[in-house]
Amino acid sequence: MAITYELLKECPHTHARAGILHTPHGDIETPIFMPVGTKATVKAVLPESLKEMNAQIILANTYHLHLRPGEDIVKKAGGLHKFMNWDGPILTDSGGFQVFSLGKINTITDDGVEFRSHIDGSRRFISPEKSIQIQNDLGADIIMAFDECVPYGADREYTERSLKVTVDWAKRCHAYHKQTQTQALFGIIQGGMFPDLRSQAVEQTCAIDFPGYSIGGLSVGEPKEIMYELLDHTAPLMPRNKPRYLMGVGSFDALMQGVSSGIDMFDCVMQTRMGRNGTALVRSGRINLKNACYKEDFTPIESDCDCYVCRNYTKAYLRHLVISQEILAATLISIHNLHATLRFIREIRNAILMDNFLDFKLNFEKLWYNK
RNA sequence: GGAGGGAUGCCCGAGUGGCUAAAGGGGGCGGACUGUAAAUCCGUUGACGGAGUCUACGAUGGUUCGAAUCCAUCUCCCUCCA
Repeated sequence: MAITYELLKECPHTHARAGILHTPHGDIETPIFMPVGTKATVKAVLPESLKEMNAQIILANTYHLHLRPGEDIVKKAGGLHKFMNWDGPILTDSGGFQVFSLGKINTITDDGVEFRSHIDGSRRFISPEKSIQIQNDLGADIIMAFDECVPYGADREYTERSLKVTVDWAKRCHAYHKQTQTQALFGIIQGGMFPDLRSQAVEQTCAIDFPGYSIGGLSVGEPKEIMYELLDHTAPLMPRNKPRYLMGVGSFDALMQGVSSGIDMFDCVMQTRMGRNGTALVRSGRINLKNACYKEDFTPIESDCDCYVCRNYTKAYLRHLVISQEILAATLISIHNLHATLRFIREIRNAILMDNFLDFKLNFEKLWYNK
């Protein structure tokens, strides 16, 4: 098996747990946050910086790399790790999210999805088998089943039908992929906003023997309370001896809630997108560095943060870079945001290991919600 | 000395009788961002608490029911010819 999960500790009061994910490119301490590098680059951030902030695994995207440069090029380069100069673990998303995010230019059939390339408008067909083939060529450590991420607001009938398709696709992905020493295929649990469909999804998806499972289709526009309820309903139903991955979620409060529900892995674009848009994440929320109040603020984003940015730059300088539209602003704020998130999840992990998770959580919530 | 062109809100700039508190940029201020079609998108930007009133298009005076827009004079700026 390419991936094995080692459970180290479970919180006696919540579903939180700490463990280690062994991969061909190294061990990952879970719970973990995974920076997103859609097009084989974590936008604006050097791999060296990712190493310094102790990023343990990063993401890339099947759909985007298939369109450009093409998986054949990546394969020729010697695989994704070599191509992008990242020797740690990599996870590729299957393109399932693009079925959702590019929904206006897609047509879904039972067999797969016809995409209109957002780059040149050409027709591209991705089936479960095609997605796996692309991901095999890309060569990430963890690859994902091809699914449909159901849009928020989808009714029961649509969600039910979509779930059937996603489960069917999961079986096809599983059949097509040879679980090798170097690549593990994860299944994805859908089911929209319906708890009983989520239960069904867990049952049907986990009946297929994947080395890990993820929850997809959350944080697609629903109120947070609904997401948290579904999360707390779904995650504990998933196999205890395998990693659980919540896709696309990464705000501090959501990480806390996710871990509490028993999630081990998270990814999110928010850290780098906000970094590019001038917003810095801090423990109690976020600050918009464009705001005039930082004009003469010669202190770091967070005084107790040990990231490269907080050690060397002030808010006044970062504000100046953002306002001047200097490219370094994107780099520096992204670095801080990723670092802050990784630090946060590391502290969560330590708290679990020290039998202190519940207190840690309560303290965090006091800070986060009482503003 | 002569001939012509121009002065618009924080800046640039459109507008040449009523639909103009005045297009469009920029700048300022604020907001959003969650498996990335995003270095993106949205709002706001004369004053007074509103549908309302007032103050505004270099200055002053005039024509008109009505003027940023027409006329006169003045002030300043630019171009060309001497």
